[in-house]
Amino acid sequence: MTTKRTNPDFLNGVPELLILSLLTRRPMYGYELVQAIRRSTDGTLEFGEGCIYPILHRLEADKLLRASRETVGGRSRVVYGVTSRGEKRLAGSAAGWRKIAAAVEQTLQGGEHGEAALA
Amino acid sequence: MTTKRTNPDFLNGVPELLILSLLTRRPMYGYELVQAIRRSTDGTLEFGEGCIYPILHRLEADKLLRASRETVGGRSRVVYGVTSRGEKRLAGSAAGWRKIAAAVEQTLQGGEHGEAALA
DNA sequence: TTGCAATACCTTAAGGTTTGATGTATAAAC
DNA sequence: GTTTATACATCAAACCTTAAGGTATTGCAA
Repeated sequence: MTTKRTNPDFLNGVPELLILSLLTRRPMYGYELVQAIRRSTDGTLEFGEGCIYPILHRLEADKLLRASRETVGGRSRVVYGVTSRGEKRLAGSAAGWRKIAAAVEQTLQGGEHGEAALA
Repeated sequence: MTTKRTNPDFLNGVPELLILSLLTRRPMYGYELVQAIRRSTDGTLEFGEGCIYPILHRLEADKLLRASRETVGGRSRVVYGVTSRGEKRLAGSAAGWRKIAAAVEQTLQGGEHGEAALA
């Protein structure tokens, strides 16, 4: 396996969705988010800082997140909170995810639209 | 929204998963698959031929699919079926999808691992 | 029979995203 | 006083879907 897979299956857009979801419940800073995602998914999902930070910057630029600097014990933290725009985005994004997830699951179970349950 | 989104959220790897899933139930040719995916998902998921064909070629090269040429009414078709290797891949891929889907859903619902249901 | 639509296959450039590595700097631990 | 953990940040690489275009056949309508 010399191939480095940089675009793992099923994860496109997932970091952004989780970030918005987690920050809605509680403002957090980047480093904290990385671990919050891991905990929240019981270790199933792990995104590096190189993935999280660019997204935070982008979401802030799009005014979906609001950043505020805090200094705790001499350590500077950038805490992010979700704006009202961000909440709308989250709602739409979560709905999109669920729609796709349902469609995929339906296909996996062999739902061919006209083929009613056989059991 | 002048941005062309070429990498839509949540769809990475989904075409391959659906292709394997659908071809397990019934061999099909590329063009047929494109529509089968649309029908199977009630129009929720639509992948163009430019997406499907490269995947079919790759899966065949990896011996996950077996191709056979058929000529129906002067029209040449390449029918694809899933090999035993392909079935194993499907099993693993579907399991991976479900694991991720469950993790995402858990986070969306605010499952913070230690925070039991409040309701 | 000419033209158009649908079928069926295929290729290509473009764009966005996660990964993994790397870099800086401070606080706490040993 | 050196290492570890925290905290932020950037970059090249690799990958996948999209949109658009190209070829060729069949069937139907005008």
